[in-house]
Amino acid sequence: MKSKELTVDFEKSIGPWLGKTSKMVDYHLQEELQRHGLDLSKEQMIVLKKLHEEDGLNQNELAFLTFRDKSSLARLLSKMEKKEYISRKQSKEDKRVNEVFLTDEGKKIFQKTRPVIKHIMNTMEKNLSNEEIHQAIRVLRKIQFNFTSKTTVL
Amino acid sequence: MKSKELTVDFEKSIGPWLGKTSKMVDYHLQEELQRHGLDLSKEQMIVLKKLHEEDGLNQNELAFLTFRDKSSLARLLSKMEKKEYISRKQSKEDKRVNEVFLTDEGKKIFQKTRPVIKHIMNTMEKNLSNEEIHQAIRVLRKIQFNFTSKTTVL
DNA sequence: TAACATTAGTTGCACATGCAACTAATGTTA
DNA sequence: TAACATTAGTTGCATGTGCAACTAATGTTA
Repeated sequence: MKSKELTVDFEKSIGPWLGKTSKMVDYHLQEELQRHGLDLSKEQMIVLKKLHEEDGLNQNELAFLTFRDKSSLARLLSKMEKKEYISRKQSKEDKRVNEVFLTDEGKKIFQKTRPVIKHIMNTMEKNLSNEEIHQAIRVLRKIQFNFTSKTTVL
Repeated sequence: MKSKELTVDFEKSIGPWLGKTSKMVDYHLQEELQRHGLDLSKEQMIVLKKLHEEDGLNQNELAFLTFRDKSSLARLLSKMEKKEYISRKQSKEDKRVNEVFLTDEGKKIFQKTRPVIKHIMNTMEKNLSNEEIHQAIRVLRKIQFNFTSKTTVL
């Protein structure tokens, strides 16, 4: 009673592979963060990384850069603020805007994520050539482009 | 004050591309399901698909197949049961076990997801050759293997 | 058989998420 | 300037998630 057609199509397509692989990577990253005693989710880590690249971004910009709804980002920040990894400062020019800064503690924690990231990257790319990785990234970029060129997301 | 080294490494690695692409695909799939008036999350759709392939699986098996914690699966099923997409039947052989079946409504809904899946697949794979897709899947398989060979997950 | 271990499934908790409705501040325009 | 529109951020609500602790049923073993 199965539909052979769809099943085959589906397994040949990249979608399910993408979803499951991403889930596995997330899972192991989270595990590794815990194993290193870092009180940090993968999502919070990404925010730290963006702030490390450019401190003082506002919430809107951070939400866009991390591909998150502004409400989701706001709640991430609230938790990170409570842990004193970041601080929010109201902008003088526009009182609606919060500028977000890494605290010293936040910088310290981010440094501690480096070996974790290295480790996950190494595990992922074991037995993969640079060429394979490069080609796969090229495909992922194209997929992203296929969606972004359709609509503006978030 | 940025670390050029890690930034470069990080962007050259496949991890962030994987996460973001997967997120975008999820987002558009969810959007498309809604656009077709289907009262269904992506996660619920995956459960329907597994049951369509093999009806009567128990919750443990479904959790494994969908790469989910058993508690998460149980809650997904509860919502799907309330919507009458699936039904749980206690096994006669082992009263601890629930066998899960698609209802007629569930089958009908699953059929309606087909054009949605087709559409997402087509969008994703626009301007991608079969060879590119095949190679990318090969890389994703290897990454999955790299993690599964490390530990048993979930 | 009684005691212990294991297993399937549920529940409490904390987290992350998007949408819609909301507030406060800013911008625009009649 | 007053009225309206837009914008940044917050909050309520529903969803999905893993872990740990729990219950009920089954398996194992002294």
